[in-house]
Amino acid sequence: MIGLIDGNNFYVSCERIFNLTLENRPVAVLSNNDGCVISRSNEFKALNIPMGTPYFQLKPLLGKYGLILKSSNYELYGDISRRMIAVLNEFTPDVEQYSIDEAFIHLKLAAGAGYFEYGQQIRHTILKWVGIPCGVGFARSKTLAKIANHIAKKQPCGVFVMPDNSRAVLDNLPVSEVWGVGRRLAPKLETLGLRSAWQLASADETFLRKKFNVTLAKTARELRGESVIEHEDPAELSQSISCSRSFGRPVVDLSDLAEAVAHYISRAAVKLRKKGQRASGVNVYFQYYPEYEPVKREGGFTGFTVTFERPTSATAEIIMAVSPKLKGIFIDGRRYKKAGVVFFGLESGNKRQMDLFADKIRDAKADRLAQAVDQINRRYGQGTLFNLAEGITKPWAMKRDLLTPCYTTNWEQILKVM
DNA sequence: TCTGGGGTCCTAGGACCC
DNA sequence: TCTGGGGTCCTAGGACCC
Repeated sequence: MIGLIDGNNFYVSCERIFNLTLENRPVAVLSNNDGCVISRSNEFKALNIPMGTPYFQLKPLLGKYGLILKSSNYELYGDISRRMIAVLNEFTPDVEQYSIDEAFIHLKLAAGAGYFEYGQQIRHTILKWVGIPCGVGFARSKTLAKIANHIAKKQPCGVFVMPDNSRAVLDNLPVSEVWGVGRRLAPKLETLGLRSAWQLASADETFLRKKFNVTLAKTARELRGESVIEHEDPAELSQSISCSRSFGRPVVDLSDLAEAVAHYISRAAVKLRKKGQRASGVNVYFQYYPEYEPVKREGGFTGFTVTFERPTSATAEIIMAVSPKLKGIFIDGRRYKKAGVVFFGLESGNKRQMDLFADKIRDAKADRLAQAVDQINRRYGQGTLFNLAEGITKPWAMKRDLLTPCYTTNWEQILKVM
C-alpha cells in the first residue's frame, strides 16, 4: 500500500505552533516579497479569498475581516517539515518526501492490521510531537493515494483508505482534480467526453498516448490501481539547482545587482554542496520592468551563461567567474525586478571528471573551507559567515514585513516564555 | 520537372507539481 | 504602482551526421 501524509494548510499550521492567538482566525501566509497568498487557514478559505490573491488587494479588507497575514519563513517551515519526516521514519523506513509538506510511505501491514487505524496513529503522533494536523490517505497507487488524502482532509477523522473497487469514488471526482491533470489538460479532456476521474481511468491507453502523451496514459493506469509512477530515490541527483528572487524594490545600480547575484550564487552553492554535487556552468538571468519615459519599452529578460573550466561548487570561485561578465550586460537606467542563477551540468563529487592540471591540494583546501563555513551557518544560523561580495546592508533584499522569528533554527530567535 | 532515408543530439517551450 | 520560487518530464523541431 502507498500512504500519502500531507500537512493541512501547512505554512499557516507552522505559524500556529508558536502563536496560539492565530487559532480560529483567518490567517494566511504570503509568498516571497509579500506578493500574494500561498497558504490559508480554514477560516480564511471560508471568506472565499482565493489562493494567489495579491497582498495589495487584501489591504483594504484587513480590518473588515480581521485578517492576519504573515511573510513566508521557509527556514522555519523547512525545519518543521524535517520533524514531520522524522516522525514518519519512526513508523516505517520507506518514506519518500515529495514536497515540503507531504510524503509518500510504502508499506505492507501484517494480515489483520488495519490501514485506517494505522493512519490514525500516524496522524495523532505528528499532531502531538510536531504540532501539525495532517491528512492521511492510503491506496494502491500514488495517484489514488492523492485522492484518498484529499477525501481524508474533508473528514473529521482525517484518514481515508481507498476501497479496492474505487469506482464509486472516481465517478464523483471531476477529472480536473486528478493529480497530473492541470488547467490546460482538463478542458481538453472534457471536450473529449472525459469528465470524471473514472472516465479517464477507463479511457483507451493508445488513444491517450496518441492524443496526449505517455504521462497521461500513466495517470490513467494509476487510477486503475496499477502503481506505475516510480519511487523517487533520494540519492538521485538533481538535474539543475537554482536560486532566484524578486527584489524588494527596483534595482538600478550595478553594484546592487552584483551583490544580489553573488548572494544567490552563494545560496545555490550551499544546495549544491549539500547534495555533494558540482556544476559545470551557471546561467545568470535578470527580469526588468517596462519603461514608459522617455519612450515606451517592454519589460523582459536578459542573461548570460558561464561555463567553468572544471565542475565546481566553491562559492568564491563561481562568484569570480561570473562577476566580470555582469558589466557587459548591465544597462544604465534599466530598472531590474528580479535576478536568478541556475547551475547546470551537475555531477556528483565522487564521480568527478579527472583533470590533468587540477591542483588537488588547493581543491581539497577549498572543499574543507566550504564544509567549515556550511557547518557554522547550519549551527549558528544562515548568514553567520558570508562572502563579502554578497554585500552587508542588502538594500535589494526581498520584502518580508510580516515575518515570524526562526524559532527552531536560530538561537537568537528562540521562543521566550515569560 | 525531377532532389532520400534514417538516425542522434540538443534546445525551447509547454505542461505539470507543490 | 504593487501578483513567488523551485523543480520535473515530455515533445516537436532544428542541426547535424552518414
